[in-house]
Amino acid sequence: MSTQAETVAAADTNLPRAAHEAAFAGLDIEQLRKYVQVTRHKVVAGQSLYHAGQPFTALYFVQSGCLKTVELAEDGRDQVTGFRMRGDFLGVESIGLKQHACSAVALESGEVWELPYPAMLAACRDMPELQARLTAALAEEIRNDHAWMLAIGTLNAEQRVASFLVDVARRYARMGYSARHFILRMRRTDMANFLALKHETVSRVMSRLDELRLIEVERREVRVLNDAGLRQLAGMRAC
Amino acid sequence: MSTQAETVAAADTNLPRAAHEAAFAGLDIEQLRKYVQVTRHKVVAGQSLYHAGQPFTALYFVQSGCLKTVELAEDGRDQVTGFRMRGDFLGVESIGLKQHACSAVALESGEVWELPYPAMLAACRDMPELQARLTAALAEEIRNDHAWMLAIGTLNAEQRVASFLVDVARRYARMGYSARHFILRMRRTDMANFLALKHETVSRVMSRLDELRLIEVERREVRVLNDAGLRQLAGMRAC
DNA sequence: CGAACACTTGATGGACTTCAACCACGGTGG
DNA sequence: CCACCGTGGTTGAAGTCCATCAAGTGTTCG
Repeated sequence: MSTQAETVAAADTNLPRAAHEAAFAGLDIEQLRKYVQVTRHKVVAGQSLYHAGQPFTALYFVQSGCLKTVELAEDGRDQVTGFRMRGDFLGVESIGLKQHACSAVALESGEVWELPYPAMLAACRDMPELQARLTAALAEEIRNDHAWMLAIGTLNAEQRVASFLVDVARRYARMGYSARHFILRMRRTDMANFLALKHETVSRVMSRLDELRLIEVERREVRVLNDAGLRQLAGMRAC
Repeated sequence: MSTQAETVAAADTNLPRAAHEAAFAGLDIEQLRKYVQVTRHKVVAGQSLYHAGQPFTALYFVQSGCLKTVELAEDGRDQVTGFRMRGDFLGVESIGLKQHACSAVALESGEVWELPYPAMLAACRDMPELQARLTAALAEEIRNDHAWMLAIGTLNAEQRVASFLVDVARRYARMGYSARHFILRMRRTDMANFLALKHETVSRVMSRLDELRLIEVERREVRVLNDAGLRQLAGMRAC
């Protein structure tokens, strides 16, 4: 098995497990179990974890796989608001509501933990770290959204795609996978929707980034050839 | 003095005070004072309440006036992420960080309450409703951001501006002002930046909405002539 | 009163969308 | 086994919406 740092993330390869295996958002999962009935759910590609309008009863914690969250309007317009992977919470945006505000759809098969919300609330009273971790997850989601707004509002198509790829690489690196070589989990259409573009535009831009030798693209497989160049195009200081 | 429902919101007119005056986010302000040293701050137009990078020490609660939150990149790109008015919290997006993630700038003079964060945390332990209210504010901010993403990602310039005006009207109505006649608190540039457009485009669209007799515009003064029409254009079912 | 700022309106160009055709891949079943 | 089809992805040509550049008006404030 290759080293963790160079493992290419894929549903059917050996996964780096590391400290994450037993950890739950940096908290003691055993302690949590005393308060919360944690249910493990398998999800398969295309399946939705919850739909907008369904009763909100639980938060979810992604253990493996990748899901998209989708905001949708009555008239059919829809917007991908984010992609969630291992270590991410799902459903926090519906806290305080009776019903889910958006939908969550699996892009590949994986596993999520269901955390009944009332029990979580009770657990928070006795576990300040849990409360802090949940609040931090909410605040981080807001910061992510604001970063996205900045990108969409100020960057052109090429910069948006570059910036998206840099972000994906960073997230894979955090999970112990390679930041240089990865498989995108979403279709061009989902990327495009998320970036407020059309899938043809994303496709064209990806080809152009390939021509520029910043990356190497083969459908969903991406290899980063010039990390600094990609970051610079993304409008970020090389860091 | 006119009835509350028809009061035009303006800094120098009589304000409807109603239940809001003594209330703090629907909570007992006197109880909060036992835990938290609440400081009242006057802000004047153009002044910034905090800057990105400054130490995060407190949340703020807007008592009067209007502020914009601005996300900014190292290279000078900036994005208005929202407008805050009476009853809104400020600074929640920086929870969990040492430093503020964005800046808050006053668009007109007003008053905000400073709520030292460590004390707020302590107060939350003894006041579950405060905890719930804060978490709800965070979740609501996320839903607002997602709604914005949906708008920016799926609507054209005309629809975005219409949808913005409908939202402004709704917020004024909630505060007890008229939803039919109001004064915008921000410059065209701020609106445009928020809507991911240029100020010339916003200006043109406003004129066009005027031509269509959906609204009547005179610089920052807006009168809604055809509410249903405006909502329909905004891509919402008339509600 | 004049200067700076905010807003409006026009003319032109460009970036992205739209429409369309085509290719690659993966599964299914004859 | 491979023909067949559906889905996802790529690429080209034409069109549109918004940005850009530019000029002019109105308002505010020192």
